[in-house]
Amino acid sequence: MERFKIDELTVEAGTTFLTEGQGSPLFFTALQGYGVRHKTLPNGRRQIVRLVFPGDLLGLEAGLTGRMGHSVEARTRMILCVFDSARLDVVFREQPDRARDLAWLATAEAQLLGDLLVTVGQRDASQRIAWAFVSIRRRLAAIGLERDGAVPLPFRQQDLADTLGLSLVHTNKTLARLRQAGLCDWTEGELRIHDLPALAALALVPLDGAEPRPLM
Amino acid sequence: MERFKIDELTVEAGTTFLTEGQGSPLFFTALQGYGVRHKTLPNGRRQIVRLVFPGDLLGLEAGLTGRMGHSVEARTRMILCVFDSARLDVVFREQPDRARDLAWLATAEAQLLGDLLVTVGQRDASQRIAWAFVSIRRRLAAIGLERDGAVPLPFRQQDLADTLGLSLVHTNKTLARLRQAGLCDWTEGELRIHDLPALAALALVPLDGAEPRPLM
DNA sequence: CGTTAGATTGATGCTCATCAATATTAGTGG
DNA sequence: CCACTAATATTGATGAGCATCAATCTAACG
Repeated sequence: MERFKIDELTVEAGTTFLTEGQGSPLFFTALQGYGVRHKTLPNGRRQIVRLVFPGDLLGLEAGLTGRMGHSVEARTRMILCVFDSARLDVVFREQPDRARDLAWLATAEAQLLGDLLVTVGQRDASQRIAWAFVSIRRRLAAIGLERDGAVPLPFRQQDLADTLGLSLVHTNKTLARLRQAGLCDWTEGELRIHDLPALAALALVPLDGAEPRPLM
Repeated sequence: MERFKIDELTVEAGTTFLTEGQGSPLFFTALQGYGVRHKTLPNGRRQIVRLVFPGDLLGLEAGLTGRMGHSVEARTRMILCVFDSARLDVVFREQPDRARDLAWLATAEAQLLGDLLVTVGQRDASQRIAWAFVSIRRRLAAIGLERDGAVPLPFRQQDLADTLGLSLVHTNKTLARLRQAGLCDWTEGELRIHDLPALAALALVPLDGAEPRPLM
């Protein structure tokens, strides 16, 4: 992929660098920093579709389908690796393995969205948050961002609420209950899970080591 | 794609022919009939991830990632076109355009899942049902299944409830309200929309002709 | 030290889940 | 041809979970 890299780009926290409904001549990889991918309804309600962590590929769908299904907004300063959407054709013609990786990525993406959909549709508030924390910890641990049992999580409570289809207030109260129960503690941009088995059980996810689902 | 077709297969209503967590040496196109794609939680709660209509591609992810993220179950008798997952490699190596189509498909799939996620996360019960009906009518109309302003919809209310993250009872009562309001009528496996603009407005979707989203 | 963004907490009530019963329809076997 | 059963749809009653409103609190910052 490196030979297709055009540039490196730094965006500040708060910047929306891909917009729902629009196309984009570029797509990106997040090298550093955190962000959110979200969709907004005409009434202003917002659904976060995925938290963006270092390593995530962003905007591929604009290259493939011509327009973004969601916006992408930086939550911290982010460093992006920039690619040229127009050169996707070359990849498909000349690099079948890479092409297949892209298809794999798109498919994995759909699976992960499905997981979130199950959560929002079928789990109650504390299960949703427990599920989110277990998933987040696993993702971040997989890219080596776990230190002393804590992972960075520089988002606002509102972001978690918008991810899980909960109100800010109820999210806050549920977080407090999980904290008081000694299960986990998300403060100052860091997530600490004190009792992973209990949290996983609450979230109704098998905790086994065999990861059946692609991580990225 | 036709040169990769292995066989044609008929499955009866109620048959699960792809299973969550398992791989599959085959993938399919639905030629006729209706089904659901769903994920199940350990506590038995079920989330339908997508209604299956004629023309839908099924099980591609098993070919690409090695395992299904959801199960697929027939709701009516279905006729399936059968393909060989192992030959996907050949497609990627020898048919870049087809390969790109597959990647496009996987991406479109993710966008559609995102739309459903927004609905489940951010819309209330009547908005969810209105949104579902508008989306369903558009999909089925696009494949020529609209007759006299009605489209076939041979599912149970429980299926719609599981799609939208609602209880069966509440779904039933909300359907009754929409019917009494003269907006739409879903009975005997047929969906009739009497007031599309009103339904679309309720669902918070722009009704314009310009379809910005892939339909399949 | 005023201002602002985010976190926290309490009060209120609506939406929706759950429980329970009945209705309807189709299919089955006596 | 008529119970009998099973599956789905319908309707009412109850209450819990969560949204919403409204303050207050904290910390960072100019």
